[in-house]
Amino acid sequence: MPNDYRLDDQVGYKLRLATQRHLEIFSRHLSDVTPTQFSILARLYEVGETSQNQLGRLVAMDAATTKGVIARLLEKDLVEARADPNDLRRLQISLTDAGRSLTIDAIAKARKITEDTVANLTGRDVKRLLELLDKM
Amino acid sequence: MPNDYRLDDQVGYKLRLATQRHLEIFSRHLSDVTPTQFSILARLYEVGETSQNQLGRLVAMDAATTKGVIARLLEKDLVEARADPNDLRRLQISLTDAGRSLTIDAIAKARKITEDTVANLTGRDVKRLLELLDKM
DNA sequence: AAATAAATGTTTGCATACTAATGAAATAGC
DNA sequence: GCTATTTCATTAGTATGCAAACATTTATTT
Repeated sequence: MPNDYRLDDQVGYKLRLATQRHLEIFSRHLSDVTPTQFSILARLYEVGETSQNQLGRLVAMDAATTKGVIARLLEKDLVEARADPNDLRRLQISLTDAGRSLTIDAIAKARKITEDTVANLTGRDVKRLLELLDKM
Repeated sequence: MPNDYRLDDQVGYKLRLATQRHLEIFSRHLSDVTPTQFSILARLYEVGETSQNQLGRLVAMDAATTKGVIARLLEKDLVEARADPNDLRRLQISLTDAGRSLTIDAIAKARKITEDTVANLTGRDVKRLLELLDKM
């Protein structure tokens, strides 16, 4: 009899709540893109032109998911795609000028987002939290 | 110039990775329902018949989202809905027999899921992680 | 008490993200 | 050179989430 089971004490449940909170803060500061889209942009900014699949791997995203995210970024003209002449399967993705400047701006805001998200934690807490999530 | 910004060190990014991992483990152990659906079932098991909205609130879910989750549980015949005679707006939700037994079974498996999810952490770590997520 | 305003419960429509399955191109092994 | 395997990208289907709209109930005002 599962009487001592408490949903509220489960890691998965708390993760959902934390993510929810983060999402809410994120969209308040940065309504142009979602956290997922931002992670693609930030990585692309970091590494420069890359294939779609490779890019997905760099942010731990499934190829199919990546495709969808890139599609949305293409629509917003934040990235552009061109076929790789050396490998016809590949789609090379790069930032547009608009994408680059949005990304630079977004990174600045992302700092604030992270700050707000962990506003209730001390510096030491944050460090610990990151470590624990990593270790997990 | 945002040169010292590292995506990999951001809370939001790590939260996504942790959630991803948890999701993967969850579906491996329990393929009938999603974590979201499970949280509704578990709560319903805990509190008994409740209105749809109220139930959503009890798991920190938007009313619209709750509606969708309930719809899927209805299709699987795990819950049933009936109109509240005292308040025509309300939809009373309760577990079916199948839903109840699945939930009991799922709660047992959920223990294992939590275990696996935090397999890399010590007991103390887990406690700390939960505290930090809470505090957040 | 009727009329209006405010609050609550539910639903619809749309955007996003994720998975499984498929197809096309490149590489490795024979 | 030919086949098998791997890699890259896409399509189709499902789940979650939010904003806006609608219906019913409760509170307030006249």
